[in-house]
Amino acid sequence: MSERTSFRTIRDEMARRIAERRWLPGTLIPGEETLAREFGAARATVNRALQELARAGLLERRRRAGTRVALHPVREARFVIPLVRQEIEAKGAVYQYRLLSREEVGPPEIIRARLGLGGRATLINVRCLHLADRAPYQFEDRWINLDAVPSAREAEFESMSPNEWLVKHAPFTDAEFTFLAAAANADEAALLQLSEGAPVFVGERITWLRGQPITLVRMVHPSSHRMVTSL
Amino acid sequence: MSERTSFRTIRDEMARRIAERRWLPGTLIPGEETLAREFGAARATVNRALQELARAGLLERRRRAGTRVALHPVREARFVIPLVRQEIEAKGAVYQYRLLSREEVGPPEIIRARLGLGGRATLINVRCLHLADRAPYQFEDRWINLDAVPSAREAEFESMSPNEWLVKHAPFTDAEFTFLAAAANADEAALLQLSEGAPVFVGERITWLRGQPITLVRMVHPSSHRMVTSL
DNA sequence: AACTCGATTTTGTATAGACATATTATTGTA
DNA sequence: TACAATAATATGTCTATACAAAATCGAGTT
Repeated sequence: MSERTSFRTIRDEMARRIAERRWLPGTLIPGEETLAREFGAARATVNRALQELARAGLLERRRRAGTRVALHPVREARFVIPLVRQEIEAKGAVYQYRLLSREEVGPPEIIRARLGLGGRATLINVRCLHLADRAPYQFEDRWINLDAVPSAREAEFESMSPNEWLVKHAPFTDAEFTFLAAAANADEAALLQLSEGAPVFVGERITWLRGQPITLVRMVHPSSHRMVTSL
Repeated sequence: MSERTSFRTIRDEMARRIAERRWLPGTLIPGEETLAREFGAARATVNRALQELARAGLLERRRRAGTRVALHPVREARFVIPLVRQEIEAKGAVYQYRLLSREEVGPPEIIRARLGLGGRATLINVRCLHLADRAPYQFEDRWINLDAVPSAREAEFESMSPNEWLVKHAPFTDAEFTFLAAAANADEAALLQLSEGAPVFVGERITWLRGQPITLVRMVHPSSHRMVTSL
């Protein structure tokens, strides 16, 4: 007897009812107790199935009010954010890394503001290039907060990218990702072998360790870059 | 006897241990039984905490082998994909919708291929504009598969955007999202009040209902658009 | 009509115990 | 030694039960 009532079975069956419009958007669906009886499972099992569907945005649940099918399935897409090197190697391409510059500087006002730092903070600015099969893949422009990661002062970033170095040495608790389209400036255009003003796909990330800003990075891709996800 | 041990407490404490490097990347952490004893909780509670951290990419778990701290925290970012109207209204801006064209056509080869359709399929192409505070916000270019959604033949899309109409009338089970940067073509530039070749942020989405393609949409934003998420 | 406050209902979560399943370690065998 | 069968073990999941917490409902009050 393999077929034990799994929360997956229940989840999928309920997802099917929503997809087939047997449960219409906005309507109240039966309570956990009722569903548990219907599926012949414990309430905890049904609860797990319902919670997964709620997390996926298909259902909206509120105590006392019950569970209803989401009117506007505000579904969320999940994107995997890997290391550049892994991303490139996963495509079967040869990864190369080139350090462009590394400076210890008082940061521009704009960077300080975005990181919420005081005037006396010192940062390291690292600019480098990631290549896939010898073609420019990503230009990385990074600021590292030395107050948060003093050991970065000793890192050369000659052969290991700041990306990987930070993963190894500076854990974070919070992060903010931004994606946008922009026009390549002269610098970026030259490095990515594009013409100035060409569209580029930019990802920005700020990471914190319990409130203290660690690093801000701007990752610039040629417009051929695509960020894809399913579900 | 107030503070009952919550899986959140346990999860956060374990996340802290990882962040503080008390549990180093790659190392094996204690088993559920041990942790349960340490935290004074049931194994199921610890299990839930561990599963959440694994789902977040901080831990890797395998039966019999145990749980270890992820070497490369391939974290995933979750982006909320709302309806344009909701997105605009959430900013406190006034939403407006303008239908540009609506044609029932044999689709271009490129669209047919992307949807995996045969030669005899008929699609509706809808082009429309979403405005925020009277400024162009998103240009939507959509293809709807009439074989999958025959009732779309009757929809006028004069006052309700295909976006909302489909949410109401055509459920889906699978979706694929793509984001990229591109240069505005003449058409897009005019509609979004940009100059030709200006960078635009493009989102594409294909949805299916159990294998059958429903719709393909290309959503074009001016480059001021940002897609942001935390965690 | 508006408002307060408690009763009620529904989901949320903890627990102990049991069994399932994947995977590794070990033992036995050719 | 190589390989197959088997045992051991950590995680995965289900159950039944209990209580917690949020939100609504409704009664009673102003």
